[in-house]
Parts: sequence; structure tokens; C-alpha cells
Amino acid sequence: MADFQSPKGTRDFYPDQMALRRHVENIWRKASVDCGFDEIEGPTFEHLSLFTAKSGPGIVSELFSFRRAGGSDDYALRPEFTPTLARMAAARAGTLSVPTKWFAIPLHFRAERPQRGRLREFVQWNVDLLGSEGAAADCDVIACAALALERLGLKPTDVRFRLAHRGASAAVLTAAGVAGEHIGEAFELLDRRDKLSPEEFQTRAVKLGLDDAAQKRFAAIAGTKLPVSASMNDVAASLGVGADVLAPLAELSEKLNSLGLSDWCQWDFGIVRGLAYYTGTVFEVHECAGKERAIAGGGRYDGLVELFGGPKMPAIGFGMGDVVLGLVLADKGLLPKDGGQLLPRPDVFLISDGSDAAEKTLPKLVMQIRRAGLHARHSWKATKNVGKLLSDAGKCRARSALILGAEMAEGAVAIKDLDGGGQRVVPLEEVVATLLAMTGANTSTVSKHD
RNA sequence: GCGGUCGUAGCUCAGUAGGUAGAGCAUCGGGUUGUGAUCCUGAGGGUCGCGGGUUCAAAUCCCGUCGAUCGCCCCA
Repeated sequence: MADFQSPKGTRDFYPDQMALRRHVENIWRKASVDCGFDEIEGPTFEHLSLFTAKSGPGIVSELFSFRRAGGSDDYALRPEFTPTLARMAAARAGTLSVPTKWFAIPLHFRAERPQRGRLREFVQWNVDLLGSEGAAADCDVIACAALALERLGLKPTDVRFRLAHRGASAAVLTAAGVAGEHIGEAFELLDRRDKLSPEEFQTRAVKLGLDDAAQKRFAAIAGTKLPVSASMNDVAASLGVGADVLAPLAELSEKLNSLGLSDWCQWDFGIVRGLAYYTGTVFEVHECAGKERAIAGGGRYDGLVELFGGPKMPAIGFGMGDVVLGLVLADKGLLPKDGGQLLPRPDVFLISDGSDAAEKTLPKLVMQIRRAGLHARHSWKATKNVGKLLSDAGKCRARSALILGAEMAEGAVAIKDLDGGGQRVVPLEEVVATLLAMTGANTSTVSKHD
């Protein structure tokens, strides 16, 4: 056992785990690009004030913040990407096209107590659309998230987008008897309903000025989950409001239906999220059976860019972390148990029989093959046992083996197709061309997500 | 920040009337039969998470600490 342990809440990524991580990241990236988002990145650490500007001074205890020895500036490792995004958008606000569609796949750091689905260092996919209001923009980012989840192998029966709209929810609460000045507290109560005892819930409901009947309506609203394909009249009726106050939902519903996303989504009036920030649509992605924490969360935050010194610019986005997603995927059997299955396969594995001619030729041949753009490996073992060496080739899942043996006398080598099993003798000078022809056939059918 | 459970080789784990550690797999090597393999054989690798205490003697008992895990707080 080594003397050092990794810091609390961090992970070491050995090749197998790294392959799994890249698998997910590659699908995120491809989905983003396919949906028309451009990748950006910012610094891993920012001025501490950038984060307190958004989240208040209370956030500091949740951050890894630091000051350079001898310096006087306070920094913090980024706990989220949104402030960086907003800073970057504000700095170029005048020249950004509308809408601006950006995504990032950065590492984040939070000084929290690690738990299932929550670590101190994690990767979070961020997708944001700036400069455009309305349901079409909201649904554009939701569609991007859904596309990635679908490509990861998840189905609408596995995960669900739970959507709500701040404006619509506020109207519903008002209709239920919550006074205007208590809407904020009502959202908070909605958010925390599952964590409070019935007594505590009632105490707080009374403080909001709700009588018994209103409390019942409030609890009913919090538990309301309906398909987004339901008619607005039905939704309105079940919430006890007129259909007109649900206009924002009607727009969302129409767009989601036309994008073929209805199966992935449902209305959930218990969804509130980040009390201070969101201004319109809010959503979370959860495992359908309610296991695990939220896979992703996001919403509309129209005051965002302005908060960081830019012009007023509407914004909608979401974040999806790798930790909970990984748990859900593993639980559904959508990640190989052995991450090694996702490591890049060598196009060829070179084996020498140990003769002088073979030993001399092998390194030259390896370099020649690599220069041609192929993935070539060779054994580092001392054994001359061809069987053991072929076993090596099989372990790293090489597509073919190139055996430098007796055929060297005629200036030729044996190439064995490790997938098909066939073997043929090829003159040395034709090796590269032969391998290119073999792998050309392979790569054309395999590179789905590159 | 607060509680429950846990910590022996890279992995899965054995190892209690306390007597300074073992197996399988994996890794590395040798041999045999020229082809992903079989068989034979050898090696490396752990101050039992770390630090104290009790004891002639601690992987084992006690305390602390660090980490993992589950829950509470929080969750951008």
C-alpha cells in the first residue's frame, strides 16, 4: 500500500476508467456539435469574486479557494461553468451572433462531503444557448441533452425530463391562494416538500397564509406530474387554474411534441431549482424509478449575462455531470463492465520469432506502419513463444498480428487476421499497403461517434 | 459540519483463546509443442490505511486520524 491516498472525493482514472470517461465525453461532444453548439473552455480557476457575484458570500465554504503565497488576490477552482460562460459572453456581447450556442466539458471542484453520485472533482457537460427567448430555444438545448442520452443507450423508459416553468408555477401558486409577496417562500417550500416532516410542512404553509383547503391544493400541485402531450385544458383543470395562465407550457408542449421528445418529458410542478436564478423554464433529468440524484439540471436564466457586466441577454442551459450519469448507465448495463473494451484497438500487433533478421526488422516496420497512420504495437516480452505472443495481441484486442518468422528468409512476413482468423504471407514492401487495405474496411464501419 | 458501516497483495478474499501474513486471478521470467492455447516450473509484490496505547508479543484489543460507503445539512 502506498503512503499516499488520493484526496477525498477524487478519482484516479486508470486506462479502463479513462476509456469509459472518454466514451461518455465523446458522445456529449458529438451530440453538441451535431446540434450546432461550438465548444469553448475557460480557466480552471477564477477570481473568487466571480463566484460570489452569482451565488453570494455563502458559497465560499463550498469552494476550494486559495491565495498565491505572497499574493493578495483570492482565487477559487471553478465549482460550475456558468459564471465563466457568462463572463465570456459579457466580454464579447456586442459581436456574438444570435443565438450563440456554446458547450463545454470542463472539470469542476466542490468542497463538499462526498456521497453516492457526488464527488469533489467531476466532469460536467454544459450546454447553453444565449440571445434567444422562447420555447424553441428551450427545446433546442433539451433536445441536445436527449440526443446524448439516447446515444448512450438510454430510453424514455429509463430517464425522464421533468419540466416546469417559473412563471406558470407562480401563477398556479397564486391561484392556490399564495400571496404575491410569498411566492419565493412558496417555491422554497415546493422544493423542500419531500425533506420536511408533515408538521414542519404545515407550519410553513400556515406562514404563507394558506388555510386547510389551500394547503391541500398546494400539496397536490407539488405532486402533480403529467405527460407533456396532455391537453392544456386537462393540465389546467387538474391544477385548478384557467388554461391561459399555462401559456408558457403550451408553447413548450407544442415544440416538444413536434421534436418527437414528448416521451422523454413530463410536467412536474415540484421542480423548482436554484431559487434565485431561474426565470422561466426549469428542468431536471432523473432516472425514471427515482434512483440516484438528478442526472442533469438546467433552465432559463435571463439575468445571467447582465449579472456579469454584459447587456441583457436571455439564456437557457443545463449541466450534466459524469458521476450520476455513470451510476445510471452502469445500473442499466449500458457501460461495459470492463472499460478495456472501449480502449482503441491496435490495427496490428507485431511478433518476432527472435531471429536476428526479425529483431532487426521489427522496429523499422513498426515505425513505417505508424507513419502510415496506423495503430501498431509489439510485444515487450522476452519469450519467443509465438502462442504466448499471440495471446498478448489478443489481450490488447489487436485487429491483426504480423509475425516475423521463417518467411523472413524470402523477405516476407505472415499477417494473421485476429478477428477472422485467416492468415497470409505478404512481402515486406507490401505490408503497409496490405494493412491499410485491411483496416480501411474496418474503420469505415466502426467510427460511429468520432 | 453531524451520525452508521467498513479499510489485509493490482483484483476477489482467507487469516480471533493476540505469537510480527496466505490462496486464486493478474503481472513478470524459464521450458515444451511454431499460431490467440495446453502443460510443467520459478519470481516479484503487503511495515495488514496511518499514528498512538495496552501487552513479553497486535492484522487481531482500545483511542485518534485519513480514506471509502450510506444517511442528515447542502446541492450552483
